[in-house]
Amino acid sequence: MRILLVEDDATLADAVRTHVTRHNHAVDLAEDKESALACLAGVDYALVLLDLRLPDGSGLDILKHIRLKKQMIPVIVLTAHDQISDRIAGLNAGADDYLVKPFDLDELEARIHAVSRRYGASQTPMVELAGFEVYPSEHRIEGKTGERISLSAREWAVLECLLARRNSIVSKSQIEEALYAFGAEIESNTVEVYVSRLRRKLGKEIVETVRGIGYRVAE
Amino acid sequence: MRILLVEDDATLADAVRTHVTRHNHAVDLAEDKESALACLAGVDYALVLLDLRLPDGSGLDILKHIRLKKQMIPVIVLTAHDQISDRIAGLNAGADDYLVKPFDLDELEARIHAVSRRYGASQTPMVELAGFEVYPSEHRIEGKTGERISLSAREWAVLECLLARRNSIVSKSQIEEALYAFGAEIESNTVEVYVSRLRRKLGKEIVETVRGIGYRVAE
DNA sequence: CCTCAGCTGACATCTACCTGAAAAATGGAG
DNA sequence: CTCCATTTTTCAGGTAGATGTCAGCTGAGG
Repeated sequence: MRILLVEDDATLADAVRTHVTRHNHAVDLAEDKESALACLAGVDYALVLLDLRLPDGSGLDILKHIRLKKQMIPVIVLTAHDQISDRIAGLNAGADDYLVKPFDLDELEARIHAVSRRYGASQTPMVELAGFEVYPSEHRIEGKTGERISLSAREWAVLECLLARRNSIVSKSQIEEALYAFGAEIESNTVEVYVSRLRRKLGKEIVETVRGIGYRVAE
Repeated sequence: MRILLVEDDATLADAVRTHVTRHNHAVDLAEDKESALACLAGVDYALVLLDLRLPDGSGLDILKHIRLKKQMIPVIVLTAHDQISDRIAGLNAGADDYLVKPFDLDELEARIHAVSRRYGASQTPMVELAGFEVYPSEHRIEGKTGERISLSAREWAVLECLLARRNSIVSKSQIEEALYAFGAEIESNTVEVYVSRLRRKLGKEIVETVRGIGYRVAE
């Protein structure tokens, strides 16, 4: 399992690296935002350990970048004890978990385990959907004839949310929560708009409307 | 959503209970291992909040018991700040998340939401009704030949109300109360109308009229 | 035969939902 | 930084379906 560690404190980074390496993970170290983004672009990591306080700007940018690209990488945020706002910001921006420094290295390992297991369970190689082939892990969807269909980040998010609860109805508010993790109030018919766009791209029958309740993806 | 809270500290338990109740969850409180196991045996909980440090032995046993029974109940562990080893043990034993005391009650609510959503739609109990298959959790009803029948929100509400008190007679006023939560006076024969609509969609024999008393759903 | 609780078709709203387009925000290139 | 392309959000008009009401009908029970 390949892990990206984003941390500017050399001492801590070293300790984490050796400990995590001992548990059979490969660790790449990035000390600033730039090299972190470079690593993320080039390598397919299974998990990211992210210090939000970096010298060249908030590590929050990195987290946002990952979530914007809709990479399904679990992210664990590392924050100092007094930076509660960071913790909240991290969770809001889509972090999967956080650890408060100084943390116990065994706990770090346990969390890595828990978080990646959480992701692993939901990872499906390919899903068939109304004649389309959906590859969630690669953010790719193809039609019967093999043509690729490109979806924007939000469109993907909605589709994934619907697929996650196949054959049950997903309410608009559930979709909203999936789109805008905590905070970030939305006050328009955004969900409807994205359902509409999905239907335009993938066909009307892809999503069924259950009036007054929500939506359900096709069988 | 029914939650089991396992916590021996009365003050904390009370605070959690009132806060969580306010968010429309039903909360049962167990103060020791014994009563916790008794509750788990008798009731089908949607989530468990578990304090690992109980007077009569580690709450870890409870967690292990749940996982051993292969019950798919999400478990959130509550630990004191200095009990790091508990947290690790909890995560390893299959806890879905943990919170460090003292925790923010809003954060608790957020985590409850996140964890239970991760578990997604719980099991799907199917009810048979006069040749139809009714899936209440999915808002879905199918005929013998597998054809789907679509019901509007109100129609569902009436059907659910009748099914909830199967083999006893449900009065019109009971149905009204179920449809129009408090206030919202109704001035016409709405219930009759919806029974009529149900009959048209599902067949006359689906609901039996008990003149002067109310309705009874078919066997 | 009469009465009255219940049934049901019709209809006038009302509301949820759809969708095209404009406005705002975002990200990347030059 | 500025400009352009794309995505995201908002808005408004239109539509189909859901809802509540009523009036006339039906049939059970006296």
